[in-house]
Amino acid sequence: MNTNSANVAERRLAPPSLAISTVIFALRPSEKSGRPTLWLPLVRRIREPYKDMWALPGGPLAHDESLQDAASRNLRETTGLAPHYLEQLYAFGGLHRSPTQRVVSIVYWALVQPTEAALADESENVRWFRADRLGELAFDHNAIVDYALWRLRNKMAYGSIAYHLLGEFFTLAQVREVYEAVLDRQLDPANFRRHVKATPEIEETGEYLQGGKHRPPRLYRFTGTPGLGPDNRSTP
Amino acid sequence: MNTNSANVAERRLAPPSLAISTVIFALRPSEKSGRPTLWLPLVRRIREPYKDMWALPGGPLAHDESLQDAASRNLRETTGLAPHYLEQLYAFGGLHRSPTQRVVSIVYWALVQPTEAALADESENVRWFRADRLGELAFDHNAIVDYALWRLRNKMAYGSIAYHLLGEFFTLAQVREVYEAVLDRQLDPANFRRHVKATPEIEETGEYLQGGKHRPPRLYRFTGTPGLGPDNRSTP
DNA sequence: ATTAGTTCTAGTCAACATGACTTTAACTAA
DNA sequence: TTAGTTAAAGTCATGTTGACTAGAACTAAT
Repeated sequence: MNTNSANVAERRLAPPSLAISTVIFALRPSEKSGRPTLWLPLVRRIREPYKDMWALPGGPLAHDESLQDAASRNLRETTGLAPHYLEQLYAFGGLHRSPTQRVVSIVYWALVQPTEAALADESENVRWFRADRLGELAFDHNAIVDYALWRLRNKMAYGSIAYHLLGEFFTLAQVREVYEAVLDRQLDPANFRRHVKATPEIEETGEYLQGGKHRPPRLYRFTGTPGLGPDNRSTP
Repeated sequence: MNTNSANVAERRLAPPSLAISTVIFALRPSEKSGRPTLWLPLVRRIREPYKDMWALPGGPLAHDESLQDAASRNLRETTGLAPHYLEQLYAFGGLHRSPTQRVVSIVYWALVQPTEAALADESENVRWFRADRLGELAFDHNAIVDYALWRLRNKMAYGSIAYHLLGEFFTLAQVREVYEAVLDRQLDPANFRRHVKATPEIEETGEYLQGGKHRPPRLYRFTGTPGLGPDNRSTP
């Protein structure tokens, strides 16, 4: 049975290794309805364990970069994108997350804008998936994505985070669509409008979105700043 | 200048080391007013760096324990207490947190009940301090405590977390005192009463607290459960 | 040009929550 | 017996939220 007991003993004594992973959310139009839906990029594992399965982008922490920088680098290396919003999600440190060694993963979650997300890198080993239609992922990454989704919905219900999924200018209907996509329920347009107009971070521009089939809606702009962590405290 | 360049080079190549720390809050009566106030235990550092300064309890992560278990162990070893509430706070990983080596600290925060806290261990190297009157602590621990306090206040404003700082039975006035101590402002007794009585997790017992100087208040009991993290999701 | 259809925008109304305040009940200590 | 204090319950004005109505502004079809 114990064909490898020496290695096992070595691993038991070695300190847990530390990794950074990132859950990256972006909005893309659904193939069918065309309405915006949540997508995220995954990378295919090219080695054991979980070889050939999809996993969150991640890697080791370089000795000369902060946790947040490492997450940013992850994001850039796998998708070529820069995050519009980046925040620590949680540190996962269960004993059996990886079958071969003890790994503690500090996970970040990011939001990127759809214009950028549309031209994000995709390749044999990097692909975008609909957040509600992931298959079985490597390690405990399904649970991590679930938790990230829960946090996203939570922040959405309170803070002004939806705007980081949109471009610089947007209509109130577009904001509502983001909320509806993430929270997965319909919202009353009139009441939603009242709600958004009451938040001071939303600025009315003089422009209107032309080219639609109906009355052209006014364009708005978001003037707030991201909330990142202990440094920049936003909503819990 | 470079008297120690070999060591510096070694440290640069070594992976960041991983530590667990814990911010432990308990209620104790203030010496002056006798009203409950927030206290937390600190340990005196017995070696460099920051020798003789006070620091949060913490230590390395054993290879066969989860992050949460490590935090629990911290708590037990420094104070002899078991936490009533324990939740991950944040992972701190700045490059210069420790002058000698790169350390990533996963910090937990805990609440313990006052009856236990009263008989907590105290010694030459372990002492309790008022949360609003800490001196200068080792490393970035002042910032960590600040953030923990912010989280505590935030959770207090929403969720039903105050009860983990109280014993099994309590009066509504005692709950209010906890809120007033943590949020540091007076609350209207009548309105606070209405608020608490509207939360379903609070159960009215038939008992009354006798021995007071005035009309005896009814005793209540908390029937909810802690919210811990991705497993047990509570309020953001 | 007119009309129908759709969305944008503004407003009303009731239900509910919240803060400030008043009143009554219940107990202790003088 | 009375004064003093806290517990407990209720009142009132204000603000927020969800459900709903209605007009304004535009496009596309007639």
